[in-house]
Amino acid sequence: MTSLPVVNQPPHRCGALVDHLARRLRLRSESVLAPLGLRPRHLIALTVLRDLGGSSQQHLAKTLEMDSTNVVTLLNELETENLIERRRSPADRRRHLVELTDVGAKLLARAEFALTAVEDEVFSGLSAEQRETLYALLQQASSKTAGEACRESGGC
Amino acid sequence: MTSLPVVNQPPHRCGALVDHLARRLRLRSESVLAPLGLRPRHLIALTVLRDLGGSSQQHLAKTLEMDSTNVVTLLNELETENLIERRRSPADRRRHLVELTDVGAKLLARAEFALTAVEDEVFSGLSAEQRETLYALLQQASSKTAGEACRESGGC
DNA sequence: TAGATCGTTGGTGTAAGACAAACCATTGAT
DNA sequence: ATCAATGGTTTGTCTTACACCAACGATCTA
Repeated sequence: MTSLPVVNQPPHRCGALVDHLARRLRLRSESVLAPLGLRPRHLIALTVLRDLGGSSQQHLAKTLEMDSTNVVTLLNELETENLIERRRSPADRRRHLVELTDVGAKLLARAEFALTAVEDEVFSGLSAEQRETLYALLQQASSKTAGEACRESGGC
Repeated sequence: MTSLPVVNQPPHRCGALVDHLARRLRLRSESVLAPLGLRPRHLIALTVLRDLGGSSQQHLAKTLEMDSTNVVTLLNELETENLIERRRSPADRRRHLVELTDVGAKLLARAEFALTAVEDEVFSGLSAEQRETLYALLQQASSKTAGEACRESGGC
């Protein structure tokens, strides 16, 4: 057997790196988000909701991979702040369709703007172009899996 | 003022995306890591130690952005399993130099191998090449900031 | 010698989040 | 019409990861 090309080295694992970066981002985000009355988990939920353009709660739970009872309390918090809206699905009145309100969308935008400095700092090792690439990859990775959660729950 | 090119759209924020992906990875990793006696935080610490090739504890605390007292307990856990080693710095005998042991390096390698399936699943939306790009970007982002922590603490 | 620094121990408090049980409204199948 | 299954909700318990504080010994530096 002739020796193979460069291939056989162990593939790189992103897990720990992602975790590590997430921590750095989260720590800084907390203080920036606090004045807006948000916590990191709120931001994740709002972001996912925006990207999904609305969702049933069960679908949301699957996407966030959170226990559904905890999703309820998370959404309660967001709803009392008028950031999201629960409407009954006309097709199946047991379902709640969750959507961003205008207030929620605007607050999310403000939050993201406020996070500029944080990301500039944490991603200071990357050029603007590299950051854009990173964003695209992350988006692609998470929307793929979101799509699967979607199919599973028959949602969307 | 003539209108500017494509530029002025709000830049994308990776924070929530990173957080979200980190969660997905962490949830799955826990069950894979458990049989090896590891938790996600252990993996992060081991990974950072490998990438740094050893470090003082204070420097490690800065890199991980963890409270130093919590770093102590984390290292205690790793040390009782013989995964890391604390040696006194000859230059400053107050300092502990922390390094991976052979056992630790091997376990880390085994852990990463065991995580293959997890990453394959979570990153199923990306091609092998894209995953490699992602890894490179993450590595670059986190090593840059690690370098800053290093300078701050006069370490390395 | 005095004061700062590194690591360590022990203790407290908070928040995320998993999990379980019981409930209502609604659906869909028989 | 009945009954099981489903989506959401409430409540309550338990664990874990942390941050934070105070005090200490060893060591370095001035």
